[in-house]
Amino acid sequence: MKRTYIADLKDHVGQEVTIAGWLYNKRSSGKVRFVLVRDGTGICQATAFKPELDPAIFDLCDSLDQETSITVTGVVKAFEKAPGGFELGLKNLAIVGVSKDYPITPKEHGVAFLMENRHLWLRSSRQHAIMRIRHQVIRAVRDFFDDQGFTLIDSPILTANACEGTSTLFETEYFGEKAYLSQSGQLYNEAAAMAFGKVYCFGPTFRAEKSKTRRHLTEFWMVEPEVAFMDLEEDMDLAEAFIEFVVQRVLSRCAPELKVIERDVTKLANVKRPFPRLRYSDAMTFLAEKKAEFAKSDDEELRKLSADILKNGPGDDLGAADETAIGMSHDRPVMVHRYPAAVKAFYMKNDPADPNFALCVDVIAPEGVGEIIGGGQREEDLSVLEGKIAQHGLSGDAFKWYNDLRRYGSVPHSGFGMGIERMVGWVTGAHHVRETIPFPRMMEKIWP
RNA sequence: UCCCGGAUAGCUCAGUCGGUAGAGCAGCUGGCUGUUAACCAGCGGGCCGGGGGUUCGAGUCCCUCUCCGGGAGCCA
Repeated sequence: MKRTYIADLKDHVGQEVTIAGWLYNKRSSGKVRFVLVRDGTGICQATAFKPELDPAIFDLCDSLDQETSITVTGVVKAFEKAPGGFELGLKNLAIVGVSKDYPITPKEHGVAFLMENRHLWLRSSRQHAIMRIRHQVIRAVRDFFDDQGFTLIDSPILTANACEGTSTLFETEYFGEKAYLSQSGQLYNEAAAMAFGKVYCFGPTFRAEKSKTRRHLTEFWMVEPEVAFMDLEEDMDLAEAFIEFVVQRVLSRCAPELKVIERDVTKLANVKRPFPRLRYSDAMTFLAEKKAEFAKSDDEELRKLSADILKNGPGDDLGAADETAIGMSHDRPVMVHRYPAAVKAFYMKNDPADPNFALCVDVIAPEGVGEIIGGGQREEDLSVLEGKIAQHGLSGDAFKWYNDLRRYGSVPHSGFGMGIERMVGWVTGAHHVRETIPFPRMMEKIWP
């Protein structure tokens, strides 16, 4: 069947075309029928006038239920008031597959109901727009690294040992031995960087922690660049250039989608280098000031936030309230660097200027999204690394191959990991990351 | 694992002081020649999450279980 996509209607004004899609909605007024069809590329209104049409076809228009798959033939007209700016003067219509009692009506629904119908929810215009933005984010990620000479070296998903030794992993059986679903490709990335210089990996990542917040998924997609001979400062340069590129690319390529989801794009337009860089110790001072400031606020929400700021105490990792306070106080992402070494992973290199702190960075997005990037400079000295592995109570045997990277021509190197869903969540303003992945996997939720 | 909130029609919700169950949308029937989540009139639709208790009487109060949502910790 020769068919025309709704996105291409602008090239067919005055011509008769056939659109193949699904009934999005229909409206009527006396002897007029408006049949709204979506085909994945857009929504188009086909208009039927009773006196000008075969009565059987006109009646067929009335019989259509939401999401019935149909083909519609007619002449394309430019019509400003129609969704998309074009309409079809309906000449013929055929049902491909009926749809009875489609659960998602064009009205409000609750999250639990929509999640149970995720396989159908994806047809809704808001979800459709978010997935198209996700696609462009992923394209931008690949283009950014590809254009800068990075080589894509994907890391394994099945691994024999826990990478960082701390997180809860999904365990599976591998020919009689225990195996785990990867929680990061980083260790393998380091090996790849010693072979290719500049590398990145991009794939699914798994975390079995019983986390239940709008920022968490048990299965999410992470992109991780790793570069040999790169230090922390250059790592931060890379991270901010990367974020700027991705955000600006979405702004330039996804204007229609951003409009559908009613995203305030002025906030994204601000996302230009340089981003503020804040030492952990300075972040502590900043947070103490914010805590005092918010405590005196008239806004009850801010007073509540104030109570939770610096809850973790000095020397600890930042809490959720701390990230929120930092994020909301800036109009672009903030890079917090040099956290206390004690709270960071074993592979982080200590700051030679003060070994109590690690050469690491977290990028905190504005608008309450929280951390979108975590990274840093890796420890390249074999004996120091072995000491850290022992200190963290990890098995030396498990890291034999990893230590080889320090044994054979070790070099300073750095990298970071960015969660695609959090990035998409920030760019789209989605309330929960579950809307930014087609089929979210969450605590006790693996269906559909 | 912990803290908070919730469960009433297919969906989203209301339900006063404890007194026999309501609306909008969806569905069905009809009306309207330009609709924009169209509108107007009419009709059908209920194990009030499960169990127990208090009471003459429980959707409503108490206990408990189940499920769902939000958050904390942890993280991207």
